[in-house]
Amino acid sequence: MKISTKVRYGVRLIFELAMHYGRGQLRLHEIATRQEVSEKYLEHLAAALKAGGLIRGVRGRHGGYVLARAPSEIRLSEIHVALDGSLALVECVDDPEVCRLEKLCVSRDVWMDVSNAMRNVLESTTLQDLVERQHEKLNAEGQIMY
Amino acid sequence: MKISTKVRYGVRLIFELAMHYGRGQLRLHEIATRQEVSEKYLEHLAAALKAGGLIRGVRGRHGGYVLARAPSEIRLSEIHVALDGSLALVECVDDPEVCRLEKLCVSRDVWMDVSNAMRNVLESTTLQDLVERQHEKLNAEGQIMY
DNA sequence: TATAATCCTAGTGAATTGGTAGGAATATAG
DNA sequence: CTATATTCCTACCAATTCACTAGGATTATA
Repeated sequence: MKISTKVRYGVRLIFELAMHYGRGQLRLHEIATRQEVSEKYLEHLAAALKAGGLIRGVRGRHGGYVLARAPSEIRLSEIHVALDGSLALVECVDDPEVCRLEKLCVSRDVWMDVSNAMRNVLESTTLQDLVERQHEKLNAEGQIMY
Repeated sequence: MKISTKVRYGVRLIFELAMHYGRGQLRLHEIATRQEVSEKYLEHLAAALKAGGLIRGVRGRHGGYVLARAPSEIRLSEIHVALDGSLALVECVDDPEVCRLEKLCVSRDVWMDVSNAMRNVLESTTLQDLVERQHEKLNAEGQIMY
């Protein structure tokens, strides 16, 4: 079980917007260049993030994307859901009805526990947290990336 | 990101062996019937669990499978690894070398946190725990399943 | 009016998943 | 000794998902 590249690149995409927050829109072209991914591919990820209400698109020349809310108001769980659907590791975690043995099933309990552990981490981390961690790392390294 | 059916059925397979622990081997045929899965498919899962040193096969007529250790000595993390490989949600969690940006990468930190949260749950739960939970549930329901 | 961006829909090759199939090896019952 | 019931081993296959490409419509700006 691995995290899809869709989620990985999608997180990096919105993270770039968070780093750029307060300074207007950012074009996919720039992000694509920096991340060494095709712009066309990023369009899909941006579309998903937009559909999830996490970013807003600015059309036309000199357009781009901006966060729909402040970085501190965007949780990683929301990003994950926008890019990859529910956080539940098995269907029956969300919807007990799918399996008639639900009440007796101990594996379901396990997948619940694991899903919740993941959820806890992702819900308690915001883009703001990531931005701060990034600044700390850059300071520690004495390097400039942005 | 969903858990594969390989892992789901594999856990149920070894869980059946745990429920049967101390009473000799159990044939895949029985398990397949009860779980409504093909015996042929279960053979693959059993092979993986065996390769992971978690169960032992007893060949020949009246053969079957038994746990290689007591249920209390088998952690869910081991089962997951045997069936699905590493618990790391991204490669760079196990092996930082795969990405030259490792030191500066904040997403990696996130995937580390999430992977560790999962690992905690899976390492702190043994088959014995599941067996006990199952008995509790059966008592609560007043039903007999095994 | 040309251009540069997002937006929308379709398609596609490769990899992964979720199995089947066939038979060899092994142990037991009779 | 022979038939049978099991695990064991290898190969294959269909369907789905993944990761991306392609082409063009729409929109705003210079």
